Amino acid sequence: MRITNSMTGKKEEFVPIKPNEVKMYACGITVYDLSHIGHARQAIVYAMITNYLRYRGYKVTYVRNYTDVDDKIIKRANELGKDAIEFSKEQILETEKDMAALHVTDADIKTKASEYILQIIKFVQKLIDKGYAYPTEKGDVYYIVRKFKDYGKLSHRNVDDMLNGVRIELEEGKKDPLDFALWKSAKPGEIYWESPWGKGRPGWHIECSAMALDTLGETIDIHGGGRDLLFPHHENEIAQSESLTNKDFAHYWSHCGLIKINGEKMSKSLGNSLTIRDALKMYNYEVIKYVMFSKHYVSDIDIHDEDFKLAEKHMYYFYSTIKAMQEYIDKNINPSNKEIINDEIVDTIISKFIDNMDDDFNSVATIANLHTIFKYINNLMKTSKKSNKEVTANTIKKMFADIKEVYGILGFFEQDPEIFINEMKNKYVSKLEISPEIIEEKITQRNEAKRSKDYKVADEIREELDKNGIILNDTVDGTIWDLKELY
RNA sequence: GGCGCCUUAGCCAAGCGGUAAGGCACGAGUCUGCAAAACUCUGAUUCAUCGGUUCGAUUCCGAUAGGCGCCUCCA
Repeated sequence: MRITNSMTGKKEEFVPIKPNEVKMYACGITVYDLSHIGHARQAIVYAMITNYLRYRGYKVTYVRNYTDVDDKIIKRANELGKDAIEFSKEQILETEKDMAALHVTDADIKTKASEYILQIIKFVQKLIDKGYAYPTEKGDVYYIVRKFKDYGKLSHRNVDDMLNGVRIELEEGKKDPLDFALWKSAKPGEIYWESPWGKGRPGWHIECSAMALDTLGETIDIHGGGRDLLFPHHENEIAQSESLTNKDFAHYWSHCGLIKINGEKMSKSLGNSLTIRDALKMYNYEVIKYVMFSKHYVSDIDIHDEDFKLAEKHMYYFYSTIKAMQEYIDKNINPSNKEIINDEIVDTIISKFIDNMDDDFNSVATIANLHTIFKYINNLMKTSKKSNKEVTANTIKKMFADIKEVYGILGFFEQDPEIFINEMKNKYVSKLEISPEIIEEKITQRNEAKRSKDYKVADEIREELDKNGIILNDTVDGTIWDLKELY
């Protein structure tokens, strides 16, 4: 199995510390507001990686944190006249709701910075004792970046270059502009904890180092997060952790690409940040996952409205096919007949999935194969003659079991096809000027016209519906209507 | 100023040393009263450009052009 390691910038063979065990830490969310789809992507990606590693037989311990003490949180809480911790508790609950609605695999251990204050204080104290940090008179504690020889090894920059062209205002008591805060003294009205350096709260970077150390130990296998955290957050985590333990903090640094919306970086000021909640109001959770997995997780992804639309069409196609498969199986299955078709596509659903996913979790290639598989199945159902329908039904049954087994890792096909299809139809039909009742009525009229061979009237009715966004499908079982938008 | 990334058909997007997956759009066809859906067929002598390494490069190295990110909080 191979995985991209940001430390080297290359795909590397994945070798866990202990055979068959994986310790993974992924930086979670600072909960000062509703979570957006960038957070969703990161959660979806590391959930997928967890699912896949487990499928491949690894015992995975997956840790995610919530940063619930932070400047932004304090600011928002003050604006709302709330206690900072109360506020972040509420926000965490909201985020958990969103993640549950997205059906992402939960982390095994979810930590909160506010519950790790003691460990953090101990960590900071040890760094001071080892000469890697110093407290100021004001009660802040800074990490001495220049003391850590390997500083910059993750983000590939050297300490002297960092000062170039950067204007960093020197905080009171800070000895070197490069130094970063491990502990911040409390300003009046801010939440605080007692510490050897006075009242204060932890800096952002130290939280993750302390929580990872406590939950997973000194060296972890995979450390993940959004690419925007690579510098300075992860660089600083490395410095803190490795200067404390003298061991590698993580063997593989994994960074998930960032999301842009319609060509623009998501940001509050542009007002284009799409919350998970809003996305879910518009699109089914599997549609959202499909969008995320249609591009490799390492790359940035620029999501346009059309991408959601397209993903929706694909999911609709998959679920429609699944529904057809189930009907076909119900009609033609014969339990005493075990014969199935053996060929490349039927036999390699699982092995191809594994080949693709072993290569740095290439979800895009697995989706390409999924299209090939579904096309094959549709073709099979269409072309199978009376004599081999049993064999076809057995084959489809086997294929569907394989599809469910592996594509479930990406979170696909968890829903009942009937329900999925109806939800999708209802969503679009409610946007139209025409109601299902009227549509049915028109269909009845058209069928009457068809019966009397009055094709002119029949075609007029169909065209009228077409203008209203409804397409008709004359099948052997009668006329079915569907939404133009979904094709 | 420093560091790093990207450039594959009209569009989206895999592949990353052995001769270009998949999807959308387009076009043709099977089916159909006509359609739709589904399916079939069709598209890059070529992977920004120019050099180099190699028996062989989209894949490795160098240069050039264009685009982007980070160096401040950020998934």
